[in-house]
Amino acid sequence: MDRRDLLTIGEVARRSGLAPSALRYYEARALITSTRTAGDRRRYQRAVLRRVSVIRAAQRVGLSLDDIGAAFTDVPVEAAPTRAQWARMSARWRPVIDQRIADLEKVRDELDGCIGCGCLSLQHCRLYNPDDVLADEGAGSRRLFPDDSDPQP
Amino acid sequence: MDRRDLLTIGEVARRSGLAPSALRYYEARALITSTRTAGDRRRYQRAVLRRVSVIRAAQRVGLSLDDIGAAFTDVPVEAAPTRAQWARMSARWRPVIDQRIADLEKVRDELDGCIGCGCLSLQHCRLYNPDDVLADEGAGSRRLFPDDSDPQP
DNA sequence: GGACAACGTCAAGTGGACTTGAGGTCAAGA
DNA sequence: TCTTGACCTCAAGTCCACTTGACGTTGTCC
Repeated sequence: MDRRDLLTIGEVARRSGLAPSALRYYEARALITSTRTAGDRRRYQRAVLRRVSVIRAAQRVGLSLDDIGAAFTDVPVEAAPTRAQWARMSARWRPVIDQRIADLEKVRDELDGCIGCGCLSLQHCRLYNPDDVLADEGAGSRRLFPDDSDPQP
Repeated sequence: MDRRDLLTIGEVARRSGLAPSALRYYEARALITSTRTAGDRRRYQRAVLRRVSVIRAAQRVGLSLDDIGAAFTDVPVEAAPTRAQWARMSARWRPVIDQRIADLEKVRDELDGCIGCGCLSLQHCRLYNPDDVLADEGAGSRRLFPDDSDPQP
């Protein structure tokens, strides 16, 4: 909370690798916050670096900013999260990440399997019989947090 | 190549889980092709099911349709790919998938690590020192196939 | 032959995540 | 004091991957 420790938007941008406009955008979406100087310039606490890092990480996992905002509900916008808060958030993301990794591994194995097993002959390969695959996968599964209304018995 | 084996857009849509509009869109982007009946209706070969399955899989991995189109350059649009073509495509995607999985595992471990190691005290955690993390990651790494022009020495 | 669903095209709209541009302000240095 | 660069707001624009809507055609069944 030392004044020395407050960062300008330019500093945060440089250190996080994001454009200032992106930071303003995140702030407009209430994913981060800043205080203002007398002259109305933004000043960020160091904790914001961690927060944007988490945001980017979550995006890599495939979460939308809405999802991320939701996952942040517990986590204070102002300061660094406590260990308990962090643990809760982490626990919430964990299954999503695991699921995502499992999905990718499946894709990889299907790709490999199609080489190794000679299934281009059309019989056993899940990729070659994509009806089933996609039936499993759910018709329009764009969303990541599975509220998954699956289509079939 | 039996006439019996040609599918309507509705059939492909039902079996693939995609909307007909999406299939037309893919066709406009030359990711799939169809023949036409005398009355100008699309008819798809069965192989298209496999192809859209691959497209969806690639999207799950995070590839854009442009990327996917590029990866398909070898693969015939009309018929099922040969084993060699499939192998080439698969080999091309393999590292991307592996990288993506590695990324996610890193995110997961960082998340976990932050709980376990008590690093909220700010010293050792990579997430807590996101400058480094993001410097590693590359400033604006939206693209997946890394042509990665990283920003600094 | 009339109804109806499934299909066709084309233009425009949507949502997410930002970026860009115009026009103005702030603050430090020459 | 003047300049310069970093910053401000707000509206509009962009890109991607589709979807929606308007309007016309095809073909099958009663």
